[in-house]
Amino acid sequence: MQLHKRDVVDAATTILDEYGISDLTMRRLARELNVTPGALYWHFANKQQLLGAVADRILEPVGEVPGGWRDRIAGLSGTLRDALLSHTDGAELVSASFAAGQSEAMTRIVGHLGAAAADAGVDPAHTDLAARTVVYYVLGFTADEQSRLQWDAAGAELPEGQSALGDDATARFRFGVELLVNGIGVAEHEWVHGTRA
Amino acid sequence: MQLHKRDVVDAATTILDEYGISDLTMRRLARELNVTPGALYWHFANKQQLLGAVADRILEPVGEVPGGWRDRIAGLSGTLRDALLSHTDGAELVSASFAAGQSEAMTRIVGHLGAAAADAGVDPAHTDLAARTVVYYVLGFTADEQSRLQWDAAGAELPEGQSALGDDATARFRFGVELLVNGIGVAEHEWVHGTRA
DNA sequence: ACCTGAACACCGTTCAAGT
DNA sequence: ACCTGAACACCGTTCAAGT
Repeated sequence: MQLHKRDVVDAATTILDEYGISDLTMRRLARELNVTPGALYWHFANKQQLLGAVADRILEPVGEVPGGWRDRIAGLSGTLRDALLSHTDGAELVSASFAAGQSEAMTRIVGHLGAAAADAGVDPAHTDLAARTVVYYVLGFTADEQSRLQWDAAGAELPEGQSALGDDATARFRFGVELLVNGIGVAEHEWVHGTRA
Repeated sequence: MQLHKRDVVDAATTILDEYGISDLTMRRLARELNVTPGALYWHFANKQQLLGAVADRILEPVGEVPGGWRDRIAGLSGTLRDALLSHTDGAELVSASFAAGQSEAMTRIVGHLGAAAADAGVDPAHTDLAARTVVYYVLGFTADEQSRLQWDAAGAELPEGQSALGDDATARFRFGVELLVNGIGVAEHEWVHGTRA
């Protein structure tokens, strides 16, 4: 039977979840699909493009959220982190695809964050930068968190009894989001109180 | 004559600057040093560790800066960006080494930023997070900037006359730093004005 | 249109053996 | 102590040729 883009992305996601990004190779993927490596190049121009499609699959559950600009930024950040944590090496893969400009979903998310920044009163020339700053934070924080998480999971299932102390990663994550939201919010305060030089 | 760690890092930095990170392979590096690939493994445990040493070399010029906490964060961010832009794919290489926890220099820089955040009145439990948030931004922004810069340089030396319009990257970079500094500064305001819930 | 076979030009890492 | 030789187990990508 014929190979479709969907099947390829399905199989790629399965390899990612079960074995991680270092095992997600074109040859391994072809083997899993019972085709020759060359077959993949009929459907995708190169590996980067295929990884971009996997990134978009990972980001599918991240949609627009309702509410004021603060809630929208916090909500998007939270669901983005959740989506990344739902797949092995998710943060690393999406980071790479974002940097390579291969994720349409990421472009969409940056757009939503930019709109929220605009509502916050950020100068139109800088809304995209504010949005990307939030994305850099979420990707960086989550990649860190995930690598520690996966290292712990591999090393030992709770070596000593002290693994629940100090690692409320979610609370720490939210603190960082709050910091960013506050920074974005200063633009608003400045218009209201006229503190701008 | 004997091979020393310094020589290896020197040669690696030269390859990086002249051909980019994708040409910085163990085999290529060995060839340039007139040794067998295996020789490198006497001096470095693996490629990640070697790249960490290159990252530390790149970050050598990034030192502590004087002044109040706002100036220290802005100063460190600026000199960090400058250091990354001084080497081909510098941001990408340092990002990877930072994520892999292989750069001592990066740990030092995060320490300085954390100290500045503490001076800003950030809760001691969150100074490291505030510091890392700044680092995520600088690495993300600069990697983006550098990839565009290098793409433009490769494609054509000014295809049309419009290349100086809208790309004052430094001004944009500073805006993002200001956003972060403002977010960190809100902690201070809250103590002063007692706005905290 | 879609895929195979086979090649091209590489990788990182290990390790017995040499000096 | 430091390095070579040689192997192991892979990579991504291309492309004539087949169906």
